[in-house]
Amino acid sequence: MPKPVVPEQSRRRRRPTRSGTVLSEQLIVETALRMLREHGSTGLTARRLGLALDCDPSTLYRYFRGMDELTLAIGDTLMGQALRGWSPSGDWRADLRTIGVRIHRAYVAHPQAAVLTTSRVTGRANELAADEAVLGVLRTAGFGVREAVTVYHAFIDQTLAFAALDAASLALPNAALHSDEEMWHSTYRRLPAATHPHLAEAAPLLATEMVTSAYPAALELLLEGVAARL
Amino acid sequence: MPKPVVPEQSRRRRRPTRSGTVLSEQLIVETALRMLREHGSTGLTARRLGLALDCDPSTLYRYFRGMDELTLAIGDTLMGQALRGWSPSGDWRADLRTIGVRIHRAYVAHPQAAVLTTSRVTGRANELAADEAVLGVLRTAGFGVREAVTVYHAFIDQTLAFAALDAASLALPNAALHSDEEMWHSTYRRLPAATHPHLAEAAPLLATEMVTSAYPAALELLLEGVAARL
DNA sequence: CACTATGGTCAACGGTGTTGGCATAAGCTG
DNA sequence: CAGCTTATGCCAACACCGTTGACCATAGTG
Repeated sequence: MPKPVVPEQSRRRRRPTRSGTVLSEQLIVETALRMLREHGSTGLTARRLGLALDCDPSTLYRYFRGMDELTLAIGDTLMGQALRGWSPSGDWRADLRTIGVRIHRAYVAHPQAAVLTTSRVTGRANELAADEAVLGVLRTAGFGVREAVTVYHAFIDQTLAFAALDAASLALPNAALHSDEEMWHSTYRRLPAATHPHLAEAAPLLATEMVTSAYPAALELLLEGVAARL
Repeated sequence: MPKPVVPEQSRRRRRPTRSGTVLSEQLIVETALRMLREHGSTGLTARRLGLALDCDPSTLYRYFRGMDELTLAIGDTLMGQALRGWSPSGDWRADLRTIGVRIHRAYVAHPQAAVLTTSRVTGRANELAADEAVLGVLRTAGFGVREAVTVYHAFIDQTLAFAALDAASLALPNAALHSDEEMWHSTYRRLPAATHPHLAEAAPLLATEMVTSAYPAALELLLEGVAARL
């Protein structure tokens, strides 16, 4: 039987580890984020995290049921950073744009962490706040409940999906990343116009376009689609 | 030093394993796809694959440099299935919709495999063909090169990003999947209306909406946005 | 038939998440 | 301040994982 995990609020005894540091959910998540940044998305392991915190790996199971629950907590921390200090302006289009860009930016700022968490529903406080914010903007804009839910789903999933995609390419090991960029400049540029006329024609533009995120453009198109429905 | 891998074409000796089966790259990829479907995205391991093929795990290194190269081969197989037999109809909107749905469907049909491969840019024949097709549709529809490139980028990344996101949630291990669904039915439904009025109001709709893919709706919104620019 | 080198096998290494049992000290009670 | 309880950190172990190097049986070549 797994050990019971005490919720962070009702944690009263803060016994320090052998080396003197006092653990907490927040400290563990922050350390995990740092490790992800330094060692890549596969670099977060219970043993390494224990090493970084100077505690036994099994101690982590007093705070999280397993590595999976830890990644959920990491994801919620990112979401919390995304919307910290935001408040609605009343202009639905500007508000949705801001929310989307903020979430996308927060995740892409921690690509290795984003790769692990973007596709998960955490159900934790910060995620709930974000969902509530988006739904509020849409309802205030005049959408009915049913349509607001549809647009909300498309909007939030598109944001998270692009965040995951962009994060994945940012999180690639340096060697693979370099070879990817090389490909846009070599493979695509020397394409025979006979077999791929449109690619050949667009090659110069593609070389500069494809190394940036398509999220802003995709977001703008989606907002235009939403506006067309109002 | 790793063992050299003999290309599939120049393979001459087909020595059978102890149990009598003769290995090949194709047989290994097919078996891997079946294992992924049956055991989940974490269920593909060298040892288990060896067990299924009735050969020693280390034998796989005669065919692939490692598990990573094997996953790339799997991804290539998926991309080949996506656009097989497709040809443009002349209606740009219908064509983009079809291309998007086909790619999305091909990946989501093998979610456990897709989750391992979606973030990789291969630059191989099938990927080039898809890019050429999308650009061709947009140019024929009347977009200039520059705008076609922008829309193409948003469209193709939206498709891949949603494919990755949807595949990831479909491919979650049973335990995690169950906890994600639990989240929608328990946490979200008992939310205090005081702190999250819009979520509480939409909870019943969300419970049914969030378990399906938002890609069709997001694709429609994007297409409406594109149409508004024509 | 003899030779060669392909490719299957075996054993081992260092890594992983996770668990049950144990010991110690933090904070409550008096 | 003393004593108790139990939360919580630590330890050892388990069953996996990918990968490698050495070994050797044998299919195909000449």
